[in-house]
Amino acid sequence: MKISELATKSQINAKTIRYYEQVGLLSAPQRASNGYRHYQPGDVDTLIFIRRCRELNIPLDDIKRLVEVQADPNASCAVVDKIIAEQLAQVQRAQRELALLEQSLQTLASCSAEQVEKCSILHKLKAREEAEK
Amino acid sequence: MKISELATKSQINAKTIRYYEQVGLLSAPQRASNGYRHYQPGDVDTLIFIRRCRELNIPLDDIKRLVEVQADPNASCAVVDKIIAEQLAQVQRAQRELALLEQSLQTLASCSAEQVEKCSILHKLKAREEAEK
DNA sequence: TATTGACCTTCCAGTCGCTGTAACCTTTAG
DNA sequence: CTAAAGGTTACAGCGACTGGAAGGTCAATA
Repeated sequence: MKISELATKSQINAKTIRYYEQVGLLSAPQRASNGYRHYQPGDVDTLIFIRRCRELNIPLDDIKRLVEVQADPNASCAVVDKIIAEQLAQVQRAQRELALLEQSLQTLASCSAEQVEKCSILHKLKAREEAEK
Repeated sequence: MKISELATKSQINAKTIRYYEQVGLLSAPQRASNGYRHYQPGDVDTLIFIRRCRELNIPLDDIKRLVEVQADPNASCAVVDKIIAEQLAQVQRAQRELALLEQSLQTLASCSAEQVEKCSILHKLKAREEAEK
């Protein structure tokens, strides 16, 4: 199949598919005599797998390792485990950071003053400076 | 003061300070005869304000507007209000997304198999594909 | 005085994961 | 015959820095 069919079936932009090939995440497919990329049915599964991983925010480099590890049936599962565990840890870190961020933004509340001189938000942002000194 | 002193006092990397000047967030300072940047004490406050905003994840373009609005005492406070509200909304959106992400990653659990053929994580990642079809 | 090392300058490239654009070629339909 | 749709490559841009190269300047020490 051609790239646009693969794009439709995998739900990944054709441009993105070429990009994945470029960065070595996807192996280069056969080419037709006109230079068009020609994909196999199995490529759909690979790309769907990749998309699933991306939806879990797993970095391309890690996905690459997950794909490689699947090609080698004797490879240890520890690699997979580590990647997922790290990803989970990172998501949890990000969650904690966002929670703090939300709190900080909440304390700024909203301001209904008409002139910035009286703007409570700006005053609080500046007060943070003072508090820090 | 020279850039490294400003960097120390504001807790912002000298390289980042030059970058802020380049993108127009910080106005270009005077230059000494040797070409070195020469900053005023007030620049420390400006940079601390910028850093505080960055810690709240506010984009540079928005911070630029916050800085500009402060220079104009007649400007409306609505701009400030809008920027903070949008930032808060975005943080809350990100939080909801991360919560879903965490759930998905949790369902993959950890795998203690030795061979990828039996790897429960990979099987679950693939099962997601099947479920979708 | 020579030199070392710290600090300053500019400019260019890389990060991450795409996405937009330009310029061109091929295929298909009307 | 022509136009639209789809394929190709290569390069640039996003955001917010960061690293490195190549060079100029300055203060302190041997």
